[in-house]
Amino acid sequence: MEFSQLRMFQTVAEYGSIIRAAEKLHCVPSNITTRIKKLEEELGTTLFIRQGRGLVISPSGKIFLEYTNQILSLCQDAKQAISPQSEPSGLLRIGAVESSATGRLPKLLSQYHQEFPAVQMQFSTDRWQQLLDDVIHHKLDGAIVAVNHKHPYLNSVEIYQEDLVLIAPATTDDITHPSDLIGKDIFMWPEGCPYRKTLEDWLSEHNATTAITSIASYGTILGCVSSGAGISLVPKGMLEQYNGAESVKTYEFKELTALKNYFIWNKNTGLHRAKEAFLERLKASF
Amino acid sequence: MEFSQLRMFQTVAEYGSIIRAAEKLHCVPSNITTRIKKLEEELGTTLFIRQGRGLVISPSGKIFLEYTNQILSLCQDAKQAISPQSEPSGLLRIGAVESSATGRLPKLLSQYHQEFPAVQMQFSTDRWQQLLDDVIHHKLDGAIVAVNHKHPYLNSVEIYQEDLVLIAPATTDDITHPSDLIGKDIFMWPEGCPYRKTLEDWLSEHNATTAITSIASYGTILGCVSSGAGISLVPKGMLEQYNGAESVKTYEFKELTALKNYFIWNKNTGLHRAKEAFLERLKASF
DNA sequence: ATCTATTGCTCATTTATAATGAATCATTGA
DNA sequence: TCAATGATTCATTATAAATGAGCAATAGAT
Repeated sequence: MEFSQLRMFQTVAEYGSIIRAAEKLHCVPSNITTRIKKLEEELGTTLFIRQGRGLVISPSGKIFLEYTNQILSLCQDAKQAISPQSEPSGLLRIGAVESSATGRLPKLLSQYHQEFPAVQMQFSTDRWQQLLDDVIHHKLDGAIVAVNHKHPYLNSVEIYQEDLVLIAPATTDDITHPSDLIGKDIFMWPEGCPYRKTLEDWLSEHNATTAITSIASYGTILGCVSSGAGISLVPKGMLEQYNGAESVKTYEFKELTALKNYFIWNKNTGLHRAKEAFLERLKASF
Repeated sequence: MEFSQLRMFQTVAEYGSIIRAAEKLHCVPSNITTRIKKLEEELGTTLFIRQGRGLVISPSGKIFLEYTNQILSLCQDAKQAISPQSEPSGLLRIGAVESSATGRLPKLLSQYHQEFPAVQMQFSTDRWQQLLDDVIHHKLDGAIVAVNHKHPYLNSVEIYQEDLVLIAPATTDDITHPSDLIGKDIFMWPEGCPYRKTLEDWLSEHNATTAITSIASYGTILGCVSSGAGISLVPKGMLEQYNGAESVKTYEFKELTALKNYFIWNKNTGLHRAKEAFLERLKASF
């Protein structure tokens, strides 16, 4: 059973004549005769009643025609759905690092969902290493990360700069220099976190080496700092979101601010209308 | 775009591998490669992402896969729907002469509809000549008529005998012989009606020729008789249905009773499950 | 870093299927 | 009864699918 046969069947049923159908389909009548007979043989049913010199659709044919119309119409829809000029649709899987997820992203997501209801969005957070891997292996359609990792399969664009602030308990003496951190407890995300790297680099540049405790949770880090246990470097947006923000002191250092965030996607992915639209809205929102 | 291509696409998408799909489909991988590429070319989209030695479905492919699953599933349904072992479904167009329609038929129709909700029944009444013609030309799937017309395209089975009664106004003198009708006004359906023929034959056998007024409506005929205007010969079931029945006298003559009714259908029609089932129920109901 | 097994792709060839056109058969309407 | 119409059959040609061998790329192991 092939589409061409269904199209022939449909046309013959419509015109009630093989000759007319042949004209319409730009082929010779004998061809249609043969292929419809093959179809009938395969289905084990007679699709048309040959009575006299004419040809009328049979009861089975009538039932089959309903399905045929539906099937051929679905084919049209399928072609339309993936054509470049049609609206974004389908599945869109976006990942982001924790710090990005808490800022302006929620508003963007709901706005996007409203604009493209045909797109089913799946949003998740993870560590940037995992996000990169997932994008490379097409498990995600795109991700927001704070690193500009070069990879032959990855495209990336800068989307915004994340402001970082050093936070300390209100009871701590003012911090004016990296050396002020020596001997203090410092809480950061585990090895690999770009913010941690930024802080580590800043400290080592000023020969202020000190141990860092790893905590893979912004909530816990902020809780530790506000309860007086130690110091951390966190995104400004993250801090604003935290409802214990007034109980910590914040410090901004030129060398510590402005970490760039990127949207990354796999360059081997064919046209992805939903992702393109998302990236557009993402760029526009900053 | 052909079904075989969609099946290949679906299988490759399922296994994420051309080699596995080739095993499943009992063909060689290069064949699948080529035909999927042809499909992609026709659709103007890339269906799979070729990255490394593997193969992952693309965003467009994901959308297209949804449609493909639906289409192939519909094909299964279509084949199933017309297979002989499936339940009757589709359209069933039954015709009947007026006299049959008023009797036990309504109960049968509702019973049938309840038993086979997948069948869309279209019931109509017409004159028997038209019914025959409609069945011959496949405009009806079957009909109930009071004549056993022989025709190379028609099959027929006797389903029941219709009892006929002569009816006259209550004010008329009793009718004991055909000659009693001479000079009376007689109302019958127009030329061609088998009941009229029966009456005409009966009258001419007894040399009681008399004019007959044609009225193509049982309601009107019964109305005329009960209001005292004349005499008629009608099916018993028809009279029972009429709510003015008590205001007419009825007479039964051996020669006038028992007109056979037949179910007819076109013998060139292929297997029609819905019609077969209807005929079965029809036979059983008498 | 190099090797190897795996995987998909290309291409020439074979095979199968579809399309064609002339001839035939059946039927309707003149 | 005959001419016109429409479907079908059949031999032939054209097209498309399937095959199998060789190639290119790459992920994972050594």
